[in-house]
Amino acid sequence: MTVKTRFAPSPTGMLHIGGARTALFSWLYARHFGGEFVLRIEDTDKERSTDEATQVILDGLSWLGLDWDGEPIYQGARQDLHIAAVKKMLTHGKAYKCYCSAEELENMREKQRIAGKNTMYDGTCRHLDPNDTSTKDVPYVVRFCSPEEGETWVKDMVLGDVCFPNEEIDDLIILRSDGSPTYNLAVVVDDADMGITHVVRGSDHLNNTPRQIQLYQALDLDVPQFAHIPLIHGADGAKMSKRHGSVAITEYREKGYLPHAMNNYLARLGWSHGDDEVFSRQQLIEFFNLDNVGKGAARFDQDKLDWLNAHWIKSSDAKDLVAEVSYFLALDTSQGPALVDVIPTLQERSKNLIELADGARFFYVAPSEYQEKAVKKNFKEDTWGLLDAFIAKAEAEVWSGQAAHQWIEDICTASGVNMGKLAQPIRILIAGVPVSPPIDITLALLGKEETLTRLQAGIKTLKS
RNA sequence: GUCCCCAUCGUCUAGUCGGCCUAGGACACCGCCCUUUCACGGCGGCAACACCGGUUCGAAUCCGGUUGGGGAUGCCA
Repeated sequence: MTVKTRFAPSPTGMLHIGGARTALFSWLYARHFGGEFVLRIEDTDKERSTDEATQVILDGLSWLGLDWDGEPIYQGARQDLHIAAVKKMLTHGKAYKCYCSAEELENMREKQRIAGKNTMYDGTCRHLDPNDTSTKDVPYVVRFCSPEEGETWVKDMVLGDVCFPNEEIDDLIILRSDGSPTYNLAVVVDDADMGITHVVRGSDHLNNTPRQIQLYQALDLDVPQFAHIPLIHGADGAKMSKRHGSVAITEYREKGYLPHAMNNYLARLGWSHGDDEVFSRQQLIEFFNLDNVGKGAARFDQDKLDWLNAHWIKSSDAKDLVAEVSYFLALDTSQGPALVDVIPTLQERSKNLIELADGARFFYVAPSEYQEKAVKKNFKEDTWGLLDAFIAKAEAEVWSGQAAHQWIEDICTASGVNMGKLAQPIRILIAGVPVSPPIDITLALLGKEETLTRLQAGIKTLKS
């Protein structure tokens, strides 16, 4: 049997970290077995679904490289199928019309709460005579006839076997009074119809599962394998949801994260492969399985994500970073050194692409001001003489980064001071701040002309 | 309230049918080294089996209970 998984988000909120990880696990499972991974947008809640949220789902998954097979499927377009299933159950006596109003239901629940009982539908309409015409003009919903006795077992690939007493499960609504199908019915019909073999989803769906299993059985459909993966909690320990503490996954792209760093981080949140922390995309696909997914919820840890991002930035080919960096740089770089040459000097000192772009900026824009604190610390009485000596050397000799480094060393040695006494002032004058890649590399990239121009302009400014 | 799930360092986790665990790795944190800056890197340190019973020669690993956390309880998905 070929594995077929799906990711079925509802576009009622932004796709966040938790949803992205569910998608990743589902995708990895399918790819690991060479199966299929499909995307199904569950837009049956027309009130809350938005095109914007749908777009974030599509963009987010694309950004992460979680490619889905075929076109995305919109659940709303499959209503006929769902309604047909409801009709079938109705005619087979596996569902019934319920005329209870929202108020009646609320009163019923209130009483149950006070009595300390499980709040569930009491089955008032379950035994009504279907031929009774007195209810003809009253709006109704359709409820599923849930078994009243026995138990329903969920065989979960992550959690193991979980038992639900049937008496705890009430008759759920499968068709709303406006004639639209509800979630539990739609998922079952769609998963079965699409041939989904493994349903990988968040464990917040575990409680729905016994109901869905009953629905599969009532419709005489094959029950898929289930894998409920633990939720991701926010820093406060509570569920991270579209309504609580979540950040749209696309935000991470704007914050300078690499999609693969994101995948690597998300994969390790709940899943492990021995002591390994760093995985390439291929390794993820090769090693991933549901057996090594833990049962406990995990917390989102920004520091570790940052560390992985830094790691993958360091490990990237500079040419693969050019487009992204230039996006964050938002500058015309044609007059300065090639970005592809600048990037390698910054890779090991950037934990995200914004930092990298910020570090590259001075190569293209001369400083308009000099960090006060740095100037105060690095410019002393003898600094001017050292700088003059350096400029004189630069004007007289053949320029190269290596040569410049040598001049600095020679000048400092001759004056009996360490290299920082001259290298730091130069850095501040050309970059505006006391931080840059190694001085020889920086100067080589910046070039003789630009370096001397900035040095002289800076000296003039600081002396006045 | 009721049902369901979970429980190893601050965080992510290793621990696969009990002994090799005086509990390993990673992030973070703290030292030291490297170093012209910022970083990278290297070395070292701090730090956990929630609690109580039981089974066993032996339990982080099995069983029961307690506590704690989470999820669900919708004509949302």
